[in-house]
Amino acid sequence: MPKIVDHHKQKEKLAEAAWRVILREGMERASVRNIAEEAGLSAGSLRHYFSTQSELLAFSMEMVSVRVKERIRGLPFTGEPIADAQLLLWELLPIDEERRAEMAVWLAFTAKALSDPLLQPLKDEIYAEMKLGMVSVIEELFNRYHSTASKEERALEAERLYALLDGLAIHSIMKPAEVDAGVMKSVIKQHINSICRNDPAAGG
Amino acid sequence: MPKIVDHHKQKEKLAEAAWRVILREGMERASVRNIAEEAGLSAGSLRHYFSTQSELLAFSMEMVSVRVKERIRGLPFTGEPIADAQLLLWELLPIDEERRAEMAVWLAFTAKALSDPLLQPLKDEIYAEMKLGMVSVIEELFNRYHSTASKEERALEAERLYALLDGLAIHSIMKPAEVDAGVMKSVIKQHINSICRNDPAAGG
DNA sequence: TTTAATTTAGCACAACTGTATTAAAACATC
DNA sequence: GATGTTTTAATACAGTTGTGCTAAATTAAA
Repeated sequence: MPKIVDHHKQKEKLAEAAWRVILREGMERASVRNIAEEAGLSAGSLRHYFSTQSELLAFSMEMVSVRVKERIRGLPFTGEPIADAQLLLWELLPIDEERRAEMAVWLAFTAKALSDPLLQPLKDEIYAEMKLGMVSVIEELFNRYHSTASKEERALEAERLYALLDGLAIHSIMKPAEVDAGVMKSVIKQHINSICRNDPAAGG
Repeated sequence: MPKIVDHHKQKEKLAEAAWRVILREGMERASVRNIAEEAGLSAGSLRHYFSTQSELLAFSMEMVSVRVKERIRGLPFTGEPIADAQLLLWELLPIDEERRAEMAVWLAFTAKALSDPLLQPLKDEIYAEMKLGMVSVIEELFNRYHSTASKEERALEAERLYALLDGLAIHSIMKPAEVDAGVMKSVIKQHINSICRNDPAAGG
């Protein structure tokens, strides 16, 4: 009896429209009407899928993280700590236009999450997941190249790596010409190299 | 003849009110009316000092950078590279409540600058100044502890240090409990130590 | 074709936005 | 105290915001 429309597909379409608006005009222009128009729908239709603006934005933010996680799951990890670390870290940096856009949108969401209670849980969740990822990267590297390191030193190194990663990403968003893919990759290589300095074969 | 009101003092008062609103309710609530009310003025009076909202925000953003620069100028530098580096880097991190608030406001401005043309020049200017600061820190450290490093390596190290600094600051704003002053200081020490690893006396 | 469920469009509403204009209030000089 | 300039306050306006509600369009099943 009903008109069949893939509910979830429509929500994804709206979330992607939200990304484009945020990317092009900033978060303050991400109104219900603007996003609906970007998606080619009326504001009334949008409201049929998301009853509030916050719901839409939360879904849109979550979709970014889901996409990134899917890509990470598909990475061809080898088991070699340094190669795997580079593979993961590069995936988390804005090294091409698609990832640049993604990261810019993510940044806008994160900034909004600082004052929007509805976005905070997801922000915290992602922070925790990222931190876990960094911890496991450091564990892999240290177990192979720096096994004498203490537990505290490893925790510190994980936070250092995570901060470096986010700092690089933000700088690349702010100054794409100065901090391009080459610079970011070099810095990451340098960092991994300096962590694994006990092994002369490390880095490259 | 005229009522004498310190024009500049009033502008500073409004800029500080803007900080408080942004900190408490986020950038999207930083309307002319809200800021005026926070400062205890009417919106009409505010407009007498800033004819547009962008002007007010730009001034408010600039005031953050001026304050930070003033504090840096007043730092008791000693001439010893490691001590001076720590002194400068800690000053640029949100290590206490005042600096935390300042950094949160700065972050909000930076995020807005990505889509607001009026704020971009200042954002770029500060980025360049910070980068220069990082370059000079690295130069000092390398000239003393790692003088064999190439020009390229030094440039890379400057970007690495800057990214680490901003990443730490953002993480501390996002998760104050996890990334507190102690963690930030330890990470910075660890980083300086790893840069100056040629000298056994380095770090501490 | 009729029926019924679902999606869509459009308008209404109150609140808020930036900006402009205008009149009142405040006060240093004469 | 009167004068004249600056600061302040208040209002107006057009546009946008989020959200609620209603009616029309669409379409699978009977």
